[in-house]
Amino acid sequence: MPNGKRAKFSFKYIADMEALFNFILKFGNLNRQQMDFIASKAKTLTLHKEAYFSEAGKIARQVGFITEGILRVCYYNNKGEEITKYFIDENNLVVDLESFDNEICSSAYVQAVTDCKMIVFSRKDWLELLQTIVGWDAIVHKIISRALMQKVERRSPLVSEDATTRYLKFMEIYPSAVNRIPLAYIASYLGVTQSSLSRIRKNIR
Amino acid sequence: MPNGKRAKFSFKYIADMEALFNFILKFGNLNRQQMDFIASKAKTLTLHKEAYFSEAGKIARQVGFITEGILRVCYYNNKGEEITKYFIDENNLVVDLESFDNEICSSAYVQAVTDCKMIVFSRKDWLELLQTIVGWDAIVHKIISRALMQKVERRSPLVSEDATTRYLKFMEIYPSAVNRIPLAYIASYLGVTQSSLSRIRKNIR
DNA sequence: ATCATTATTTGCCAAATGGCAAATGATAGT
DNA sequence: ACTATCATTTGCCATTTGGCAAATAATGAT
Repeated sequence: MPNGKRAKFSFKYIADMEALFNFILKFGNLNRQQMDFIASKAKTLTLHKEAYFSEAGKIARQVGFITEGILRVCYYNNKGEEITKYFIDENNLVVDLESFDNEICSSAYVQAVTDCKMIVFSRKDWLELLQTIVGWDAIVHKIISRALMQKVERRSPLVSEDATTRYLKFMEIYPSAVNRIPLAYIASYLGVTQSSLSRIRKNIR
Repeated sequence: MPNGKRAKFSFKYIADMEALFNFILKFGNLNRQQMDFIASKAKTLTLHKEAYFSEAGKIARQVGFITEGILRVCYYNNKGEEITKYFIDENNLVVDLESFDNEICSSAYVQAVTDCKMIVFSRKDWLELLQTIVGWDAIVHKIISRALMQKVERRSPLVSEDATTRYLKFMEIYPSAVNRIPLAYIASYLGVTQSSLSRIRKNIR
């Protein structure tokens, strides 16, 4: 890709792309040409607080990378309660895997908790990257495996702890996010009521 | 591989290998030659109840496939309580991923809950399979991704439910295992005390 | 700045779960 | 069949958490 093409990136956009490649290159190597090809498929997306990145009942059609902000994945359990399954913050990939891979309707919402800036790839472009870039699939596999293991390791221990310990663990994992996420979402993530969480917060200080 | 080589398999062993390939072939295709090569690397392993498949503080050196029995993965939390993270039953792959992949000491035990029959591959053989069989890595990746997603989907919902609902969900997922797993292990998996679980069982009938 | 709306905190009491110890039941080895 | 050992159940009471409603605080729109 000719250098000229770079000219149309805004300064901020270049910084975002850099964050994306910093992330990707932790999982494998790419040459300049491959990176440029990936960059050529990238689009930016701004999500306002509470907007959906993907929705239950619909097919996930894009892969995203968060450069700014926090998303959450949530669903409704059979009592009709809205449950936050997990949060995803800056410098992480976001994709509703099951839905995106198999082109089936999702059962979860992916929603912006705060205003978000993202880099996104359409399904078509993403598949093209997979077919074109040798080794890209291996990198993607590693990224996804790591993310899945992280989800297991983060959520699973909550089951066996009392409410206060759950909150303390939450703060360890998302220290910079605690103050940007509404109490109600954290409560549902931790499996406690809002009022309990409010009391826990009071007792901790 | 010549047919003759098959002759040394016991009848039961062939049935086990068939179970293994039934499992594998759900995730991708292999030709006869590839399957024979895989089979040539397979060993059987019998684990008695409470024996360890892999241990915390050690490096996981094999990949297993359970043909009979139930394993559990457990660890000790910072209160010294033994927590069962999950159960793995018949016709599933068992590997302590983090430890096996990166050759680092594990922080979890993988232990037989009942007497188990397994098919196992040494680290060396497993890597050889990955290098030799085209497409094997893709199959393995699918198997592992699915297993990880399953772990998330099974354990995560427990956080937001009360003890009785947790147990009902557990029974849905492991209907055939409920009666083979000691109450204490189930209790620690669900994050409730043994006595509470005992009372829950009484109340359900 | 003011109001309307939403988020969080608090009080009160009920329900669920834990902690501990004893009783009962199940199992394996001799 | 008989212990010894381990697993499960049960009773009693303390603690934690939930449910509901009202009070207070924070936020956003005008």
